[in-house]
Amino acid sequence: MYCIHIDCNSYFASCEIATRPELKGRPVVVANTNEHGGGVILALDTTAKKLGLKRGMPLFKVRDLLQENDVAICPADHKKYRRISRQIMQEVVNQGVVQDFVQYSIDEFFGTLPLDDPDRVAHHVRNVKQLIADTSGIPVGCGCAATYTLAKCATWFAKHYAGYNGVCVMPPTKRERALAVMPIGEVWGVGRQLRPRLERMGVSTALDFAQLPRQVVEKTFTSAGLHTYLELQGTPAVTLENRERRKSIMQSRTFEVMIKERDELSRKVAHFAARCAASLRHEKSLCRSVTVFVATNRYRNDLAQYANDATAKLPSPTADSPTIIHTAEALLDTLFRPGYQYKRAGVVLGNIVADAGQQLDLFDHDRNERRRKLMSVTDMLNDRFGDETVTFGGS
DNA sequence: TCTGGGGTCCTAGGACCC
DNA sequence: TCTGGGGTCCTAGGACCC
Repeated sequence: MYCIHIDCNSYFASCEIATRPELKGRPVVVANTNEHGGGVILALDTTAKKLGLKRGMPLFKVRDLLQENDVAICPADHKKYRRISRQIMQEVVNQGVVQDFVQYSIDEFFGTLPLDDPDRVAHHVRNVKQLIADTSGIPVGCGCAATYTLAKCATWFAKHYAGYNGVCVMPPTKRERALAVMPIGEVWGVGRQLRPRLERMGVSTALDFAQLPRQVVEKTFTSAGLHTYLELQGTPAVTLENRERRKSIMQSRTFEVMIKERDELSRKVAHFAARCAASLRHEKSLCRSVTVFVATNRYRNDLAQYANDATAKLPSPTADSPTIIHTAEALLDTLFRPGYQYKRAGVVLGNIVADAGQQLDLFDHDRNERRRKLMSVTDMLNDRFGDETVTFGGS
């Protein structure tokens, strides 16, 4: 059996190119722009990458480069990206070749192929890649190997060596040769902190890590590190989380202009809370906790800094907008300190459970029933006429 | 002038219980 | 007043991911 990993290339940029033919021929970046021209680059197509642009670059730092090269700057359209992602998911499931197909993130998928012959695996995976290209226009890289981590390694090869044409199958016999040329920092689970630690131990490739004595790994790293280590050796140790129901829902923004007034910040927080609540209902979930956080601009050494958060437990699971908005506003009141300039704030809903539809609060049945109907009508109007058609007083 | 917005998991340590 | 060993649950913060 093989694990398969599918990773969309430059996903946000590819979505824009696939849906806007007029962008053909121009370098494309996707950025979360605002009317002041702020924001950072979230995704780039290959030609934009060749210009030296990188993910995370603030637009204002590369303004000239963008203009000189006629780079198309697309505002991020997350709804579109989610829609195309669902479409890819559906097409691959319908095709029926890949088993246990799960969405790992907006642009990555995992699954299994109940085959042992690497050539047959490669044949099927090329078909999957073609199917995705034909139905959504999104180019993908595909990797297959004995474990999920190795499959992700294979995808790295598929993307970094042109000869693979986007599909790399790594049979057990080729595992060591492949890992010997893969930098340790490229391995799934090795981030900014772990990499220097490993390098100090003399580990510079994925193979170096896989060949450490197990006791050393157990003593030095956490369970996550051990899982990565085992998977690199070809022993499955990672199980894929069922991502159908999120465990938390967040809305937050960095403000274009810093906010000093409590009322203005309160309106922002109410708005975040309302959007979180709408997402929650959209997923047929309820939450049992609300968190609010605020922060000043950490890049401004000349200003006083303050960051804080607060969480409230709700008496019973709910997706009721007024309840969530009022709770968030009350939390903000405990957090707000006058005299600071706030640059960022957000709302997080946590302890999320399925909305089984049962009425939990027996004492107030009629009122709650009316509230639920009110929520479903506002959601319906917003679905049909746009996100902000009907909002609640606080927001 | 202008610096993202989401998520997940793990661990340590405190509170509390017997 | 002093003291131990075993357990659970919760939270904060770190690390990682896209």
